[in-house]
Amino acid sequence: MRMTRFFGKTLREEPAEAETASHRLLLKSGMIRQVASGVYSYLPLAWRSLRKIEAIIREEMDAEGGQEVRMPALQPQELWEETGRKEAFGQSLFTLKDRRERFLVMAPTHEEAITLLVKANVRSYRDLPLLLYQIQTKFRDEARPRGGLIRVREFDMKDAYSFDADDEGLARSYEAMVRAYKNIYRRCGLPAVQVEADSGAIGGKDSHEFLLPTESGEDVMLQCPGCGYAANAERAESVKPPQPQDEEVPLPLGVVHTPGIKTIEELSAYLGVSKSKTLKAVFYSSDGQAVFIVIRGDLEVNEVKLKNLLHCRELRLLATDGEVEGAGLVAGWASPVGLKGVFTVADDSIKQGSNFVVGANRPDYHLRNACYPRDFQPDVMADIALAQAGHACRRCGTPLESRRGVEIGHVFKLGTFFTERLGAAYLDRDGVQRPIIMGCYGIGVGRLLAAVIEQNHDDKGILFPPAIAPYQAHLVALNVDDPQVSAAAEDLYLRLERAGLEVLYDDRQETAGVKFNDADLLGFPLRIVVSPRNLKQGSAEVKLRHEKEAQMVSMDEVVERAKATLQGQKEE
RNA sequence: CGGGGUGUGGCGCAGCGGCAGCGCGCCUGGUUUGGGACCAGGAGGCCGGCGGUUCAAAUCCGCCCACCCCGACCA
Repeated sequence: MRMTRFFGKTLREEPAEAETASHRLLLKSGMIRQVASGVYSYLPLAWRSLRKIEAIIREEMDAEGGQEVRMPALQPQELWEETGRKEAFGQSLFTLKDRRERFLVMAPTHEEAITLLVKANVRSYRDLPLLLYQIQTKFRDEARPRGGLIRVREFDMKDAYSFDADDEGLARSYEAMVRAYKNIYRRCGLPAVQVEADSGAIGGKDSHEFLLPTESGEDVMLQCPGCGYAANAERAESVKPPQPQDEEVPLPLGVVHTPGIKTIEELSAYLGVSKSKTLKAVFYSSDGQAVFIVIRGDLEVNEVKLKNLLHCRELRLLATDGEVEGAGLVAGWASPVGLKGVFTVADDSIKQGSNFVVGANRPDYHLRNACYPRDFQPDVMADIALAQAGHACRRCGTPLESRRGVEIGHVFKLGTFFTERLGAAYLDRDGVQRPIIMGCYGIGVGRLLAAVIEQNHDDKGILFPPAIAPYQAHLVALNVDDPQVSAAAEDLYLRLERAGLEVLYDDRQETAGVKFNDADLLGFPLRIVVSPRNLKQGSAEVKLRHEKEAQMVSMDEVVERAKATLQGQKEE
């Protein structure tokens, strides 16, 4: 493709709306253009790269026996009501009405549709196992789209669905998908980390996420350098830091004046006690019901663990003072001691140690020496604390480390949630009807592109891994007014294309600086420069994007050298 | 949904009661030619929308909308 004919322009100025590297570079390189919040058009560069990512995904899915299908984006709302997922998705679900006033859903994912499809086609255990997948546009009305292609409302996603007769089969399917995902990330040049994940509202057994470590990531993972344990912070377990003076004897409860002291920070400083010797009170609304949480002052509540514990649909902090007071609580000085009529959940950290400082349930006073269970008894006691860096690993005791990351894949063992609700069953060897056992496995294609750029860039621009670069080579002609240059460049362009290389040919009348900067910004693996200076030696310059030095190659050998160099890159 | 911010040409921004501007990009001509050149001439705007105040509104006031960031949310 000639750049003079090419659709898409690079920007000189930094786009103001972009914060993360991938968002900035996608805009600056002219690959994407925003149409609405979380909705983008994809220009040729982006689309070429996305199609390559899809091709890799297809190859790896097919290699594990996957078969591609296509399903509707438009689905009847009843289908989503049957599985209860209209409720589960809530406002994230895009819905619309047709001319006959029937309600439809713009599918955010396709478990329902695929289950119906399988139900219609599977009768016997002989039809199983089955691995189906689709790469299609999905719609989610996200609360907050962000980060360019990281979180969008209309996006292409590969979803694979496995159907097995038993748990062993599911385990095999799951392992196959984990294997495929690792291959996909490797081929895209992404050092993904597999972490244990929360399985969400639907439940199910195992679930793993693949995270790309990056500061701009939305997720936090905890990793153990000792034994390799890795989990999303939502899910991670840890040994809570032990109390220093565990054997001290319980002292009598006492009142202490704490004017205006509301936070744990202030309390700890004011009284000169460590945060772990205080108890923190947090209030939530669980499906509209007020819940009182007690947790040691040095820990934070893990809302996912709490949500799973309460089996509620919506969990949020009590927002306003009015809500807090309405529940009979005193913000800032709330306490489980003497509290009545509010459902109370305690983190099991409070069992460690004694003589805690807690609120007094009246403004400007706290209590000293509160002890469990002497002074209060919660309704439920469980692990609801957020694991943090520095906490010891449950398995080996090594201090955990934390990192941020972008989720670039998620695999679930779903079990029979959908097949039971939608009646997808098979007859086993003994003629007994059983629900089919499902797994599902998702990768966002656009997010993967963003992740690749997030991972592979420098201050000049993108460094595309060869496997997914929009073009393999950037042919730059310097001083195209020089007939010798244009003739030599034209000839080389044709020879490169004939040799099967994907090449973007910069035949524009621009200065060297503009062309080099654009080449660095777009970041194709190979750059080839034809210029008067090089031609004097009968040569062109061949340079890899990630290397500093170019090599002079005689014009006759450029095509071969380019092919060989790219081949070498792919094998790395 | 809560908090913060921004809407002025394709991009980045200034102007904040009195003729709508600057830089980049774009078009034409010329000079240049190895890391975002120079000169000259040009095109391009319902100043997010609606309403109000005023002799006069991009500018002041009100309402609305869109977009960005933080949080909530997130199969």
